Amino acid sequence: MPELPEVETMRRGILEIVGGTVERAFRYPCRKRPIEIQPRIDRLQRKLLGLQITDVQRLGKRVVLVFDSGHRLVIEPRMTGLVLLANAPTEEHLRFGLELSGSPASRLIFWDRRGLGRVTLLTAAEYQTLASGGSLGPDALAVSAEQLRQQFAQSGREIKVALLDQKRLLGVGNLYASEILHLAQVHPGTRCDRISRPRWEAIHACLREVLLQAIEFEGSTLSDGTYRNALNAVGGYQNHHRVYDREGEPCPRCPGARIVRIVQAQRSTFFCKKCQTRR
DNA sequence: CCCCAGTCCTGCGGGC
DNA sequence: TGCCCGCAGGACTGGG
Repeated sequence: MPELPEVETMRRGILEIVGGTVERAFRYPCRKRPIEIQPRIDRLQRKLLGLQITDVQRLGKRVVLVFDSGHRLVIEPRMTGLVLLANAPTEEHLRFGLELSGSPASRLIFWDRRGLGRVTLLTAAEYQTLASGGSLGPDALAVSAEQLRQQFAQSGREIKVALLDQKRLLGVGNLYASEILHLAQVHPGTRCDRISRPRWEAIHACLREVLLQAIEFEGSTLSDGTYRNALNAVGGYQNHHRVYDREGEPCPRCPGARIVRIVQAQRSTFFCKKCQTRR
């Protein structure tokens, strides 16, 4: 579930690790199947030992620790992963940690209930290839309206499905795609190549508005309660959802209309048939 | 290029 | 009451 706003909240929440030197990198002993860590933990520990963290960045839905050697540790929370400084929700789902010296925060924790997350160490060159090698789209908060249009305008795919494609645009997931299209009054089944220039501008403006507001509220914690910020506090944006997980409830814009749920590419989409149109 | 179905995994909630 | 099944969806893969 963590999408751009949740991952950005995690990033901001762990900035206290900047300046810290790695004393230890470790897996938690865990009865569950271990998460994927590359390279394997003993080798990772050897490579990280003594390196200093100089920055914490975000690459789409990934948290990126930058080291003084140029190495990057890429942490992907995927569905249920959390990057924390303390207060893990459970002991049994703790997966990976760094012990640090010389920074206000002495420990970084990766917690993941379902264990689909990943931790990968890359060299500066490998990271460059990942981030700028063309396999990932531009960040959702860094694109202009025209860039956004160019990413999708040739595609015959439905806009809701296309927005989730991280090769075209980084950071939007299933929840925020529905929210953005409702605010922009665009029907989620609209083909990208039938969307006019002014509508791309509206989508662009709404994309920014939704993501920035969600960041202000520190992301969305859904009814499963999984997503938390770096100190295990819930987010607040779920109280501002217009359509997501609100099937049958009134449209916040249209008196009398109710939110419907459909399935697109095996994923739930929520929208209002009255105010979200194809043109 | 595009699309779809299946895969990983766990916890939960609905239905019987 | 208790058990089972299906669902949640981020990223990836293989097949059409």
